[in-house]
Amino acid sequence: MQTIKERYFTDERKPRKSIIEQVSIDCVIFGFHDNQLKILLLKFKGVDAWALPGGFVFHNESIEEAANRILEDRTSIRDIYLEQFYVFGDKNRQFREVHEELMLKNGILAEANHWLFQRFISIGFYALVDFSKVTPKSDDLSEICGWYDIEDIPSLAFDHPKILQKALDTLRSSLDTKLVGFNLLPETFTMSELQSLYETILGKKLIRTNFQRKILNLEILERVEKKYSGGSHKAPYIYRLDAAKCEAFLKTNF
Amino acid sequence: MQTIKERYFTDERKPRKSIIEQVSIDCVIFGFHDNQLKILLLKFKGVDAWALPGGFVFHNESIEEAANRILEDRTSIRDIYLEQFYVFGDKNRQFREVHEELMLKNGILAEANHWLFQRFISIGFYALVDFSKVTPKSDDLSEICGWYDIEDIPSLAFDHPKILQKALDTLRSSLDTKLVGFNLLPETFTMSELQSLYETILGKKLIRTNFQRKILNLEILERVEKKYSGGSHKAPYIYRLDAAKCEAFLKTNF
DNA sequence: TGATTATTGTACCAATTTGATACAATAGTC
DNA sequence: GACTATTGTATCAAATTGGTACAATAATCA
Repeated sequence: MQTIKERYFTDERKPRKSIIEQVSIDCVIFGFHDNQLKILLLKFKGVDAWALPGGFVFHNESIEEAANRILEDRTSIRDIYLEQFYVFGDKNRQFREVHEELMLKNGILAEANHWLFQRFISIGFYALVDFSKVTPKSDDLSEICGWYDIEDIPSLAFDHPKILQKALDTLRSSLDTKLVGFNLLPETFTMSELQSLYETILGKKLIRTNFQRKILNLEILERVEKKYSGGSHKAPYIYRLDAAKCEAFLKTNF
Repeated sequence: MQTIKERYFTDERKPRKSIIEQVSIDCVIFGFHDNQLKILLLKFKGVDAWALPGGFVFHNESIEEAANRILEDRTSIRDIYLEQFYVFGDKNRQFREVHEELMLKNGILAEANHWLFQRFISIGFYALVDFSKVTPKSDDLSEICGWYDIEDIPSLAFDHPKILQKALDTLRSSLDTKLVGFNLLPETFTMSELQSLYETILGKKLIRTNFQRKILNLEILERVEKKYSGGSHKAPYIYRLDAAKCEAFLKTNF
């Protein structure tokens, strides 16, 4: 198989025929661990810059297929539902310097008009994954592919800070309407884990008892068993999303 | 100035250097008149097909600038706020037959691999305008540029029915959160005009008294005077959006 | 001129939802 | 067995929403 490096940096004036020019896709992948919201970032080889997993669209694939393929190419994460959230189309959206440095560090001397130096329109996709279910792997362009705490993000290249911010805004506003938060948790979870997730995403404290009432009233959860934490207090119930009820809920409410 | 026909149909295998390949923009423009929600459509010359005003992005403009320029090029409507709502990126999103017929009727014999026959990714933008404030004019490709009742749309070319539907969904869901409905009305309006607008967009009846209470409680309206309709009943008040209050509302609530 | 009619503005009550507090029931520790 | 921290649920007040009632017009018409 062709490496990412071969695919993107090959010193041609045009991208490979199979790629749509001047359109890119960037993926914001959210995870949740240790009561912290995380995002998945790649660190470029030899350069002190991190970036969202991104890539380009082939002629023979939809943008949704492209987003999935790109995510797998670059992080080896596959089969997750990605949703588009915004298009970043500033006229000066080009990143010659970063790409030049990056190619140099990868042993490639770019022509002055390499196709990667063009202005790009980037379609942002985001996804929420169960942190414990995926094991991201870096590709041949990157030396790290890992989770970073949303409160403590390393310096991002390109306009990726802006893309991340917009993804966060989208996540916040679709938390209630799309039951999107549950995707960040393991299959089973306690109510306080769920609450802590909501609090982290919304960036504010919620009143425990009211949160519990609200969630239980949605009637989408199934109570499984008790969880003995070892702590000196009452054991919480463990819950699981009831797929059928959940589907019914989404159907009737939206 | 270059006509749209020259710009798009000129028989070259590549689009003019100034255009980004395989990316288009389509605009869904909503208006409100006679208690009906309308959208702005173009009818192609000599072909029984209507379409949303659309076009392509120049290298030296942002997609927002492009959307505005395209709208003005094709309908002569200018200076309105367009917002992106979705990207249509199916892999088979290409429309050879329609384009061929269209070009034929415009006296152009297209090469087999004309650039317009490629697969396109289209970015959807939408806007709401005060029906009375704009006078759409058709361009050189179209013989009609006019308003069509949302309940009675002529046969749309391409995948424009899908784009329209998605725009409608977006409009519905952002009606309350963004006070977006007021853009469809003249500067001053009565409460029943506003209610009828909401009812049309949401596709359901609302209870008059509760609607009135809800809107007045937003505290974004200013009561101007009375409107004597000539009808044999109490005259309604005329309202106007209070820009300052409105801004304050949006700031504190979202 | 006064009854009639349609529509509008507002008050009001009941039902529901939300905010906030209280408290009983644990599962441990000491 | 007292003590502690946490969880599940009940409860009450406050705010919001659904729905009805009614008074106040601005005409028309007898």
